Amino acid sequence: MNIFSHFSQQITDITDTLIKNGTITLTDTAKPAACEPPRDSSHGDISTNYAMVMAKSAGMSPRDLAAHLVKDIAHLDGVTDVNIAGPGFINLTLDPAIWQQRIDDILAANTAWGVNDIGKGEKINVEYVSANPTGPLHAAHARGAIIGDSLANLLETCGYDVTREYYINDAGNQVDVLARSVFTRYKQALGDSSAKVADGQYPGEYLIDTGQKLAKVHGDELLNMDESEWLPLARSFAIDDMMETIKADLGRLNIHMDRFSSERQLVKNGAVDTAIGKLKDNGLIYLGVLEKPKAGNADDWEPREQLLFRSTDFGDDVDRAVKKSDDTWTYFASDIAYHLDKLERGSDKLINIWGADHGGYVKRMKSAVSAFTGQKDSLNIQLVNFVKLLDGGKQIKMSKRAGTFVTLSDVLDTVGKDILRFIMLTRRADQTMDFDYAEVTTQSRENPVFYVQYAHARACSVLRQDEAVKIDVSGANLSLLSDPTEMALIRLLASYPRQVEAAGQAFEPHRIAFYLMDLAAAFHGLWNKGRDDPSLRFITDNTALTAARLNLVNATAVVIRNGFAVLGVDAINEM
RNA sequence: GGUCCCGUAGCUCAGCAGGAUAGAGCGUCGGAUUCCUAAUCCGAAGGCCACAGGUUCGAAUCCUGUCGGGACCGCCA
Repeated sequence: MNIFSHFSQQITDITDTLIKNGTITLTDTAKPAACEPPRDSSHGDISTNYAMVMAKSAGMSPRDLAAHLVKDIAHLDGVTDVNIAGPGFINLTLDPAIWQQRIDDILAANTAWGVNDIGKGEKINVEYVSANPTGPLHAAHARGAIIGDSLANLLETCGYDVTREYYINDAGNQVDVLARSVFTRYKQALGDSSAKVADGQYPGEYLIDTGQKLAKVHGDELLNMDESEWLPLARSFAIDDMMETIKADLGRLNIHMDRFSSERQLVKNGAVDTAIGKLKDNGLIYLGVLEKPKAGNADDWEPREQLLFRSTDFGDDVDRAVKKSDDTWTYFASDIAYHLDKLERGSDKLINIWGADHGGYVKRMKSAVSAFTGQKDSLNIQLVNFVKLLDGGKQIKMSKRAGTFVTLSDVLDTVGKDILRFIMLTRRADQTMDFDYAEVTTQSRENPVFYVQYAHARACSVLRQDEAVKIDVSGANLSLLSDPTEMALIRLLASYPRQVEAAGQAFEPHRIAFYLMDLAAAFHGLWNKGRDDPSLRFITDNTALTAARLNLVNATAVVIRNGFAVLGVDAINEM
């Protein structure tokens, strides 16, 4: 049971009744009210703003209105006290048993504690990573990958039917460059020492391996072909090889996509023609001339009539080109087709995780999706800001040209999946972030991953004790958990479903990471109180009390594991 | 020139579908170790929530403008 939504429902019922019997008359639909934990625990267990929210349309002062509500709220099951405070807050104090019983709920639900159904089975497509198949994933990809994957986990927990998807940009010029670069390495592999990586080709050494594989599979037969023949061969070989590497790296991050969509496939299927045709049928495609961009680096700009999408109809700043001068589709055009494809495969909602450097594309993409769905918010784009890599406060310089970029695989070798995943979620997505190797691998309070892991390991350590293992904890008398520090921990545990719901609604998995840090702090706090005051230790010579406390410890471990699961982090039982 | 993001304690950041006295960690200062993991905990000090207006019972949160930092702005992907 989610205590907050439970009482929210009860109070809503009360207001409905008061409206029905004429005690309250609303002239207007009131804004949604909330039941929340009060900021100050001395105000009680639940604080609600029902009266303040309804006051205006009821034509009453908040406090007068509250007085009506309070009469009925006082009779609700589990409510021991209710009062009106400040400008019109209604504060409820609950029977401690209401909280204590949640421990049974948590243990019974186990991995399902926190699961809700706000998604109502709606189909939602989360597209993330989608790195170009021209090289291995590098460190900069990690954050978007992790945020996307954790968001997908979170939405599943919230009852959405989630598709995890990767869009492969395997059309266009860059994969031809990849093909030529691999061809050079292929010639080298066959002993042609005169073959040199040309200007503009990808110099990365990772392609040496791909060239050798190509030589192994095809021998020297590509050498006798025209470029028009060998290029497609080398291209698809290289793309497949890169995608294998990328999938392997994602696997190390515990990311498993449901689907990889190929841009080339879409173009080949004529999906782009179809999609643009649809827009054209709606009068949204026309021949026009764009103004010169004002960026300053467009010296070679020439006004030219071209095929444009009327994205300004949907809030974009200018209309956008869908065809290039060589008569092929622009990237945007195939992206339009791709998003239509996602919609046609049955997704009600689309989420894209993009790097902050793609911010300028948000409006046009949303415009295109709106053009298809007729709705404004079918596409949600989460921009993920940059990560600065440091080691002991010193920035690690990365340059693609110099070949000194840090691969995702390198980072995983250094810090491991769990640290990387958790740390990437300790900041809001739109904030830039420093990722310091030295800092994230220290085992101290400053390192949040360690701190939460330690709380879990400590809990496990208690449950492992001989005295603990011996005790039958089923049916323990939870009312014995009455110390304020214990109650504070229980309240946190009980509020986990509410946290998941809020995070899911906001599409913000980082909230779970912050919640876990709070939870760990509450647990460590209780633990240390037991150091000072032996009567508060989990294992005591009172069997009934110990049984109750062991359930509390176990529930804490369950919630940490569930939170970790959303973040894709494995809990550690012993450190 | 335009669009988007950011500006909260000395530092790093939460909080933002408006709610009561604005929170946490680090750092500083002062404490706790015969005890289930002290890799931890407790306490103190520290704030014109960038600035100025507006919206209302109420604004860090919403709106407008200003200043400061960042990203982006072509048929690249």
